Amino acid sequence: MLTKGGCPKNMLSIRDALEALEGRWKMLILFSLSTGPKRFGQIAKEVTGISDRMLSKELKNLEANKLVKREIYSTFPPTVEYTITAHGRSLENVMDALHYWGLAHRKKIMGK
Amino acid sequence: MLTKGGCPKNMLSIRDALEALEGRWKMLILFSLSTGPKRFGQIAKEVTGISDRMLSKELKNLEANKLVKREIYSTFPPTVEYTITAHGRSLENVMDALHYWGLAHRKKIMGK
DNA sequence: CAGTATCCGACAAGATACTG
DNA sequence: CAGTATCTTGTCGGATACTG
Repeated sequence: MLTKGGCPKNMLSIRDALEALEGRWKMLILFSLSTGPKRFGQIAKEVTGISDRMLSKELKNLEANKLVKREIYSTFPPTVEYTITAHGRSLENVMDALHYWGLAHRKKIMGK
Repeated sequence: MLTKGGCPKNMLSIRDALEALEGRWKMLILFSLSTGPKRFGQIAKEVTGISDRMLSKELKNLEANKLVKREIYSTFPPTVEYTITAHGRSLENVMDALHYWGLAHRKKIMGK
């Protein structure tokens, strides 16, 4: 439940969250990784429409924010694997809420 | 809980949600309105940093998406009041999740 | 495969000034 | 008070081409 009254305080944390999740890709990438570790190409395939460039940029940002972990394996050819961290996983509440709300919203707006 | 497997389907609803909530202001405006109906100036004061222009634009967008309702009262001077709709209110789950996650994130990143 | 480099357009958003 | 108009800047993100 939202606390009443001291708005500014609560807003700060929402601002923090929004800042870390800004743009149209981060949540989708995280969502893709929520079903298991994946490689660059695999993520690119699941997150429809994203370019290599954006995926690269976003993954770096997510790594800097400790939402994703990047690991290189010295196989041949070397493979790189991205895993969602525990901290990233803690976003599943948000993604879940967003998912259900998105469903309702589509009905509401696009006409039932 | 997130369903496993059919990612594309679930992603669609997340995309819908993200689209409706894009930008750094909408959620904050909605959050401000979640504590009660407010007038333009009041929202502007609570959502620190927003310009009149952006607030005006965002309110229109939120109204188009049926998240906010705008009412004019023929007092003198005429007052305009913005109220969050039931549909907007259903976002409180999201805002709430975001709020708690933002708190945790700040600790994680800014150093405990 | 897993990216990086460069270029560029579109739009988000700030600053400022003005209106009923 | 509750905005609109105009101008400018900044950033997001797409397209293309290239590398180990």
